[in-house]
Amino acid sequence: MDQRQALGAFAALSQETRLQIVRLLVVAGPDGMAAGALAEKVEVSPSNISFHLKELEHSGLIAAQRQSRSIIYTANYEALGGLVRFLMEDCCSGHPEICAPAAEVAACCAPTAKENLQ
Amino acid sequence: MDQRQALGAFAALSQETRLQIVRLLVVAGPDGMAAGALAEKVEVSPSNISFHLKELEHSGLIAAQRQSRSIIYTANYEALGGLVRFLMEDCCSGHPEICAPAAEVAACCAPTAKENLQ
DNA sequence: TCAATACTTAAAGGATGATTGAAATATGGA
DNA sequence: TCCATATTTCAATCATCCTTTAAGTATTGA
Repeated sequence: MDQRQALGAFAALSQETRLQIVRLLVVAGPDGMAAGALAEKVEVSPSNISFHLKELEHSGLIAAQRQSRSIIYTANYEALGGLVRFLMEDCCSGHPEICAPAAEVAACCAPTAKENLQ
Repeated sequence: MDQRQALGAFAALSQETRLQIVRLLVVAGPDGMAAGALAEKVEVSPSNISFHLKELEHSGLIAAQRQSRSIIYTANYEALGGLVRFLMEDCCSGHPEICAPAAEVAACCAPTAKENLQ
């Protein structure tokens, strides 16, 4: 994740509907959610959700795949993790305070995190 | 950090000049940097940097304090940490993949992180 | 108190982003 | 093939954000 990508990701997340979408997809997991289901959950029109889904897809935070008549959207965990990493990147060069809350949250899934560390 | 604050923080970070400012201040540490020094580093006009500094301050990501003729800006580590935490909050409810990169970075300053965990 | 330094504020513009409704595309079943 | 479903695209409008220039405030030293 470079600065250009991070800027795009921050822009994508700076809109209420889009932030809600991402959070719903993170919770939904690998199964994802259809555009229509998302529209219902966040209570916006089909055309509006489509607009925001395009933006999120373009930013790389989510991915789309057609499944019959529906289009299923899923969170891109790699991109989200990359963004967290980007935000924390500089903190170790002298100021670990930023990392503390991250470490706190990361601790809850330490086993997996540890695995991915190797 | 609630959703309203996160939205503001993401909006603040979604602009190149502001993202640069925050990253400079994170590296600068508790000493911070004067508005003029920041303007020189990111190569924008005084009035322009002032505009962006106001936005960042309003979002809570940075703080200001006058010191003689200069105004010194510092990163708000608590807010930045809170944002990281917000981004990762849902990942543990089933999908720890997001936390992995965070844990990786957090590991480098583990001692401090551990202290703050209690 | 006057002038210089360091910033901020205000106003005006141009650019970008969001919302809406209507029309278009893709898929599956009768 | 025809219709219904699910979603996207397009065009128009409105709102918001960014940049610039000019004027204003605060602080220091002569």
